[in-house]
Amino acid sequence: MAREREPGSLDLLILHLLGERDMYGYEMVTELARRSEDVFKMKEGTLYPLLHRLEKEGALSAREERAEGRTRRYYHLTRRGRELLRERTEDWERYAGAVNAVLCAPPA
Amino acid sequence: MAREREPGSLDLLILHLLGERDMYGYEMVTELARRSEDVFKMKEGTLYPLLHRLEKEGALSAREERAEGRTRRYYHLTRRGRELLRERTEDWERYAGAVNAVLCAPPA
DNA sequence: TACTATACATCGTTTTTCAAGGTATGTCAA
DNA sequence: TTGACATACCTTGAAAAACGATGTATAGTA
Repeated sequence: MAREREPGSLDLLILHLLGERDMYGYEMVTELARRSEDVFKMKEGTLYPLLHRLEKEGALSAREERAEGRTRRYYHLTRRGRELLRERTEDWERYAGAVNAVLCAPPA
Repeated sequence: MAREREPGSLDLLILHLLGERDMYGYEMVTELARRSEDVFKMKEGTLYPLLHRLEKEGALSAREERAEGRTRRYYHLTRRGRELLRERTEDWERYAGAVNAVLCAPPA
């Protein structure tokens, strides 16, 4: 139905983080948990395929970097990614608004 | 991750409607569209299996009724359904709150 | 040395939802 | 009366999202 919302509720979260600054996968997981007070405990089996898909779609670019003895894959939001972020944000607002409209609407 | 939200976001809408009064399937589709101003255009391929599942889970009971020359299948929220509605409502609030926390949180 | 945290990844399964199609009745206009 | 449209129910097969499980490897710490 509102096919614009569901298959991207997690995309929105990731895109939003990357809209603030470049991050690597593991960092996103911990940052989402921190901000949501552990409501979002994104699994790696969810995150990495998601990042790869967004990269393939041209929304993200990636670079490898060695830091603190570890190799990290930093993701960066492309111009296209910023557009997608805007869309996903609007989708979310539309969806959340519609749910609340249903929950609060006066019965017909 | 937030496995409590997704696989029941539509359940919440349906349970909520039935929390107000008994309704039949087709009516739910139109009522959701009305309240959400067409954000929710639930497909019958989505709705009916959903209703059947909730009935099998004991959240709904059903009765057939003839009205206006048509046979309608009215659904009613059971006690168990009311519990489920409460849970789903809390899940939604928790989820929506977490999304907004991520979107508004100050960067680490 | 062993455990934990960090950091990446893949694979198979489950679940939700959709698109498409099917059946049947009532209403209304051409 | 014929056709179109709304109402009202249903099923099936396919796609996609997310998860759980699992694997690899390194760094730090007890």
